[in-house]
Amino acid sequence: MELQLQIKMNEKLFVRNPEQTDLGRKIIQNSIQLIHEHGFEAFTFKKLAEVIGSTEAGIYRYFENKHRLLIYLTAWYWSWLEFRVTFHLNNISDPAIKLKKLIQLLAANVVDDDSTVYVNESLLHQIIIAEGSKAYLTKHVSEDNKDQLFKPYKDLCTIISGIILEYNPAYTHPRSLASTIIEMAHLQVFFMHHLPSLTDFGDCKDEQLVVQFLEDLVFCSIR
Amino acid sequence: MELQLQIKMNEKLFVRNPEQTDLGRKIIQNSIQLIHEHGFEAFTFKKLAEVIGSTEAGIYRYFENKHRLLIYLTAWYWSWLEFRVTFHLNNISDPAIKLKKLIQLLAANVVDDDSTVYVNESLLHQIIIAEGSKAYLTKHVSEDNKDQLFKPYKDLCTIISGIILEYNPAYTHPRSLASTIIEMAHLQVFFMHHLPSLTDFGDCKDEQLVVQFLEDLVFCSIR
DNA sequence: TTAAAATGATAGTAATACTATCTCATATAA
DNA sequence: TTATATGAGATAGTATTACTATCATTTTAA
Repeated sequence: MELQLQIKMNEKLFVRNPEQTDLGRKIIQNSIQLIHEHGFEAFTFKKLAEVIGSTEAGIYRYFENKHRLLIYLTAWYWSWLEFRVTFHLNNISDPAIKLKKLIQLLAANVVDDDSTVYVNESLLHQIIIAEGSKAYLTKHVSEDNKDQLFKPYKDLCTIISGIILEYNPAYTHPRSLASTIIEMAHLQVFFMHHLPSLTDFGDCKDEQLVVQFLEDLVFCSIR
Repeated sequence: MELQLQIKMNEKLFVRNPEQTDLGRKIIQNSIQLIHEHGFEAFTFKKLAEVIGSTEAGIYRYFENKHRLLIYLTAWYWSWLEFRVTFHLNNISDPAIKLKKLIQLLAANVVDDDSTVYVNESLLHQIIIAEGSKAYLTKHVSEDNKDQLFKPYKDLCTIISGIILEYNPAYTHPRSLASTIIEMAHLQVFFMHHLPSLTDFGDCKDEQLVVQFLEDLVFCSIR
């Protein structure tokens, strides 16, 4: 059985839908490569155009600017993760097991899953860790938020807070705890690799230690 | 009694020490204003130069580029916060009270304290919330880290993890919990104001609710 | 008072972040 | 079949950004 995963993206994220054309898919595929390679600040549409053998103007037909492209990539990532989460938690009734699997999905290394041809999920995961928060840390968050650009992130947060409440309906901060799990799953991994003294995992640099930390944090808080 | 607070900054943070000259102090003072006003991305040395009636070249004599200036501001902020923390926790022996005061200092609104003439701590606090993580979310974190540019942050983290261990010497993740407290004290405030559905504080937008959330989180984890 | 340090004024460059227009190939729909 | 829309390449151009260099002048510290 061969399945093709298609994620329906908010129209406001792009000028022209990149999933529907060859050039569009090349933009996604290679922007992930390039952002991962150079970092978001040094990434430009010109470099991207050179790599895919097109022109700057060609890229602008798909994305208003590089920040919009970053928001697109993050939105795609969170949608994809929501799909994975619902898939992996399907038929599980114990909310404790759900939470554990969830933390695993958030913090553990991603293996490129082949269900989407032009997205390298493993690289994208690393981009989200290092650049993801730049998508919303701007002066225009609120307008972007009104355009629903962050809906996939918020949806995932809602799902997680739902499971938290399943586990303990009396817990008073399910949403804040959910966003804390999401953010820390990424940030602790980043710190572990680049600023290890901000963590307790400097020595062996294993994502499973972050998972352990988050499990402790979560289950202590909500029991 | 009138005291002037002077923070000794790492020499690598600047080209020429801005605290020692009139122009240097103007750069600090007005960059805080401008970054707060326009956001870090839209902030330029040209705009800054115009505001203080100097030239771009003049600013470059003090800071290599605007990213270095941001690192300087964050380093200054964390040093200042460390001072405040040690000051406020002085003579307190109960680690629980220490932790509570600490969370308060991290998450609560800052009042400009006049002990430094040219730094508006209240604005700076808001900048750190919205832009602070951009200081280390770069491709060159590791080199910057080798130059000790993030030492003030790491020092604060060390202090907090020390208090955590005072409270419970058996706790296994004091550093990660410390960095989680620091990051979340800021991020939950940012979310509360701009992406409220990622928190449980959307309705009344009161920093004290964030304090409450963090206290729960911390004391559950370490008891 | 004199040398050094700090600043201001001016100029210039390479790169970035766009916008506009024109052409051309292909697809498709009347 | 013809008209039309779509996608994409090619080229050009602009304003701004992010610097660097030079030189004259003012301020300051020994």
